[in-house]
Amino acid sequence: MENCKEYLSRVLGAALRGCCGLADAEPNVIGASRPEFGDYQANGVMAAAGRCGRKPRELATAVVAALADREGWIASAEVAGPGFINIRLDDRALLARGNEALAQPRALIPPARKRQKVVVDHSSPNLAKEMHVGHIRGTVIGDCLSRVFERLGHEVTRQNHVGDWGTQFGMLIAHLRGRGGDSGALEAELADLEGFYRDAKNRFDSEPEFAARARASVVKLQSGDPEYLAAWRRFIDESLRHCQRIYQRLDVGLTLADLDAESRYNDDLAGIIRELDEKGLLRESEGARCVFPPEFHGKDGEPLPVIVQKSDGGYLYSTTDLAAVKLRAFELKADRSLYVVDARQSLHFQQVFAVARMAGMAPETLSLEHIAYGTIMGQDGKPYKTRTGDAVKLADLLDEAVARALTLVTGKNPGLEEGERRRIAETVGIAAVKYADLSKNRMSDYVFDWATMLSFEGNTAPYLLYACTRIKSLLRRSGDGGRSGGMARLAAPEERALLLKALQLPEVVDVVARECYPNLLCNYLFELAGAFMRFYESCPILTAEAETRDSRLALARLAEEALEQGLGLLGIGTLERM
RNA sequence: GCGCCCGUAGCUCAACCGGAUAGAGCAUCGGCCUUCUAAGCCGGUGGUUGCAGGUUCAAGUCCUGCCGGGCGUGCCA
Repeated sequence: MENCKEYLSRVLGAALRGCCGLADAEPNVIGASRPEFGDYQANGVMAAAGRCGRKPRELATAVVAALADREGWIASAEVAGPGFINIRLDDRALLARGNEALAQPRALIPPARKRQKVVVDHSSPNLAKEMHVGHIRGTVIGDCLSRVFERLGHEVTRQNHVGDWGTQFGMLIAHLRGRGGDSGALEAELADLEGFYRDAKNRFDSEPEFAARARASVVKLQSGDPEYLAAWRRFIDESLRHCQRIYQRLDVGLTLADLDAESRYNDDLAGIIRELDEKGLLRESEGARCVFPPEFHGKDGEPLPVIVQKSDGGYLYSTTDLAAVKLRAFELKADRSLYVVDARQSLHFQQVFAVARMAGMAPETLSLEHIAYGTIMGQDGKPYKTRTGDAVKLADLLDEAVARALTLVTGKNPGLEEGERRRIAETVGIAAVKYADLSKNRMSDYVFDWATMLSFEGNTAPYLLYACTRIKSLLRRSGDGGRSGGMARLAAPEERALLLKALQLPEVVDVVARECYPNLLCNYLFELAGAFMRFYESCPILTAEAETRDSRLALARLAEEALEQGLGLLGIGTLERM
């Protein structure tokens, strides 16, 4: 089923091309910039008029006259200003589409025309440390995008490219091995990954003898020494348990099956070097083996190398990523490979992508996309730290969010039994934290602030959840759940605005899938919830006479569908009451 | 030095391949609970979109140059 924007683009596009004779003219249909202009507007006529040498308003008039609105969606199309075409949709067409969506809720977001294989690399924590607030971005953005692609019918492979093979593991193993027998105490110690890492790092920096053992441990580990592998495995397992607890609490879809750890590629790295060499791309420079993609330059215009093997023979992040590109290209046969990774690694990915193309490790048909996001900053404009200099642990942030939500729900709704209040607080607190991140443009650097992160008013998850609970309460009280009939009339402007907004969900989802900006979905859902709130405040429902009541209940149900499906794509579940 | 990102209301952020009078939230001021959940709704205050040019019917958006900030820039990831 076409959405409104697609239909208008098609119909207006055909008329425009017919009138101006330009085969590639686009009507450029967008939502109306002001409600008094109508529902949608076409901005493309003026550009087309410029190209074919006609007067914009005259061409716009011709386009309106040539419209072939076969499905009868358009109530009016008017030329305005310098050559805009303002469109108002027909109320009966809107009602018909709304009722269709009610009868078949999945149809609210139709599948994409072309099914693709999409790899979403996200979260990717370093297993040497505990997850901190910085990890929420990639984790939650990647999860949202994965859900969007899945919902559109694409075949999604989530990958969690955890860092489990770097040099710091030698340090940790050396520290771990020094602890010896008492496994109970050790487990307790490992539960505080951050503290364990800090202790190991301190020893590494202050005890030369320890540092030497740490380096030796890396060599032992990477050469496959069983004892060192076992120690490593123990550490990794504990760290992964910690990650999974966070993922479950965040309701993020990543599981152990999605692991695509660095260590997995250990045996492929020599082959990557060989392949680059065979293709004549490898050059030795200052003792390291490098590839020089022509488009990168360093100081003084010197060619900038992508080092793939260190002078001591060790491999690098780039090498591993090349192996990962190959897997995604040739084994997973991906159409799109997304890397939801901090923007600071943007040069790294440009380089990896360039080398992969040069070496034929990524076919032209594979779209490699770095879905970059900004850094989390403190109030002082520098990367966020607590007083002790550590990053805030993600687990602590979530605890705080849930605690604050519990205080609030207890104050608002003391009558609820404690178990339910706790469940509500868990959902509301976690949702607030996720939404605070998802609702910001991912490219912006992000100022971490407890107050912003844990706000429950305004453009926040609780606002959206509250709209849902109001709808659910209505449906509970209505007895028949509003399922008796469909929408029959649009008496108040708030009804029409809500219906139109609800029907626009698929338009937003398409953009999110294309551009990978979850905040666009958040913006939309906030507007949708606002449209419902205004409808709710101005239109009596349960007390209205029968026909109006049923029609409004059906509209409320449609709003709930759109809200719930949209929130679902953000990875936020709804509540019966709060 | 070079490269990437950014600069919008007191604060945090929007603004859909350039579109009509730049929008929200927080804060602040005022109104709305004997009717469907006030985590809400309605209204007010608040802007030379960092500065200066340019491109065109139209610029927060594109181009150039400054100013300010963040990040990156050969053997970490």
